Amino acid sequence: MKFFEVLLPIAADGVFTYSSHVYVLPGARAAVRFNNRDIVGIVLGEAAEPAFHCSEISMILDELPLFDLTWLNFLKEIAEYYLTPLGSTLFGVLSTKILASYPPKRPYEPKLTTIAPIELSAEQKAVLDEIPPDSPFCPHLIHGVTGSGKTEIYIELIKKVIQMGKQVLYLVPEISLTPQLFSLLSARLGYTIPAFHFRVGYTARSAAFWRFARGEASLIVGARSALFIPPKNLGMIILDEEHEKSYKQEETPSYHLRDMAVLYAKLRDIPIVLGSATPQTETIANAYSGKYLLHRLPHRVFGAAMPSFNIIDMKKEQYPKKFIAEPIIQELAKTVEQDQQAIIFLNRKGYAASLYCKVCGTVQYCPNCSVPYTVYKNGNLVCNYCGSFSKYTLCPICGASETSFAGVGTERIEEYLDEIFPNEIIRIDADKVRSTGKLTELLDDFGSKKAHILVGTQFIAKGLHFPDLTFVGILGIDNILSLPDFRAVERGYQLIAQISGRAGREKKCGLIHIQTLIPEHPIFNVDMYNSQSSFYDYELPRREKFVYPPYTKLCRLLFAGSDEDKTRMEAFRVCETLKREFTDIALLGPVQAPIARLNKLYRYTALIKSNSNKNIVSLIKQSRMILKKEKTDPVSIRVDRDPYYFM
DNA sequence: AGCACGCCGACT
DNA sequence: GTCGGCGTGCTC
Repeated sequence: MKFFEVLLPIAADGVFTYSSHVYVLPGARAAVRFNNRDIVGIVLGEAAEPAFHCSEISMILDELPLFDLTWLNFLKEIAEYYLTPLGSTLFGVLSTKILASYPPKRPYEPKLTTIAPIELSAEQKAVLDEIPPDSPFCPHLIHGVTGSGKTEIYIELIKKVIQMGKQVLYLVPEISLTPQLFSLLSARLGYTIPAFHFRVGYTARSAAFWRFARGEASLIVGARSALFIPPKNLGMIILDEEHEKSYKQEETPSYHLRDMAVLYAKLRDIPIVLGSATPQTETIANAYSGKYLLHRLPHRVFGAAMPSFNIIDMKKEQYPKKFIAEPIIQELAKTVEQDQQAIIFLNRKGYAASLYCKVCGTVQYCPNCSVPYTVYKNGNLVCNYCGSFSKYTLCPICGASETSFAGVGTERIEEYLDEIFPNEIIRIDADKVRSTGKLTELLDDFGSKKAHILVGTQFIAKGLHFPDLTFVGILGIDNILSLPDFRAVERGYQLIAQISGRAGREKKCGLIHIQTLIPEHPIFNVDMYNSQSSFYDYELPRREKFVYPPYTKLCRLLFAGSDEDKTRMEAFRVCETLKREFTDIALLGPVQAPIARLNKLYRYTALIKSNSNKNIVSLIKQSRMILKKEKTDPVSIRVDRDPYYFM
């Protein structure tokens, strides 16, 4: 009888010993009986005979290991860096359903499509030549303005790597996984490409997993989770929209896909290509320091000029009575009249941000969270944080029926514009687009000019290409700038640059109107958008001055509990103890979290600033020990390394 | 994670 | 009288 360590995808360390009559190679999957249920795990290696009783592996699923040692090491490094138990890490990285799945029986036969080749511009060719597809580990950053043709460079790289007989992993944010991307890829490569993300059904997802794992497919396109498909022979990783906030996973392990992809490329000793029109400041710092190789594409491929900007001071526009500035309405009228198209961007869904009583001023709050209900046009009041909802009623305090709204949402903008431009408005936001099909339908409607004005949230900021789109109005930028987040300014910059990148992509020059109450803010200086470095020239010194990344590493602690006093006291007790023990680490807080209560739990946060990985790790371990000592208090602590979310 | 055990509230 | 809520404990 032999004994093996088996890693199980559970919220714990997850390493358990099982016996087997035959030898099992590390990396093979094994089905085991665990706590009265069947579960599939990964064999880590042989173990000594344990002192306790241990049961037998029920079934070995792979004759040859599905996961190689590099993959297992990668998983261990993630667990270590993000301070999560190995079992939780596995659980958070691969769905248990996929882990337990079988390869499809049908042979892989990609659908062939007609190839529509394209000639690269001189600028694109130059960048392509700077990225050797067969090099050892080397991180590249393509900093190319919107419309500069980064995707065509990726496609040429993909062709080269496939020709070498190796596989390519093409990672994009969930929001970029549009039919537009897949049709472009098949038009260039001549066959359909498997997609791996949560929107495609389980069968297709599992099929894509196995095609790539067995080396039948040379290219897979996917969101975060695709990085963890064990490859047969990976030659390159491409990660587009490097700056995307959604690359950071909020659930355990809260890893950042870009950082992990770079680490993975290093472990596999292959090149990785990051791309963005608006790289994250930390990434630019890595490029400036030589850690990443920087390639610039300062011009648009169609030769179109960059759009021109106009900043509208809303203090002069009778705001908030008029929530859309007059010049924007005028520009929309012109656009519609000339059969051009326009986008109106607003970062808030629903009808209004909150509902208040006109008599006593009471704002209707979510019962579970310290957040006002978002108001919808159909009369629903919805909490966008916990999902609870209620109906539009009389004031719960004074019974008055006269209510008013604060904060304009996309539904209200749609309603307002629909009166001025009947049948010319299409609205796209997360509420309206529940399925990819619906999104495609709405985008097709807009593309075929069934309407000339598109109103929407983040959904419309990325990757869309409409030849006749010439005007963009940005309404909600102030909401973003006022967030308690050191990246708020960067996000504002990125949003303006990305959305304005939708306008005038072909011959006609685009026009951007931005309405704001703080026109003096540096990001409204239009020079920021005419040069690839000026935003970073502004932002890097600011980060240095206030000691934020890339000049330090952050780690956020979040204390949560159902008893407010206990939660606060625990947060203080843990932090005070840590401050006494770690005098050389900056520990800020604790303070009440910006969302002081979420899902019935009271929240306090603290922030660690340090450049020493070692110090952060030992501090976190210590904080967990301190918390454990008093286990009567139901206060939990969440650790978030390199946080992106501060609410 | 998920399943068992366990100890208190409103109902066939 | 039981059905069932979910708090904590443990799993080779």
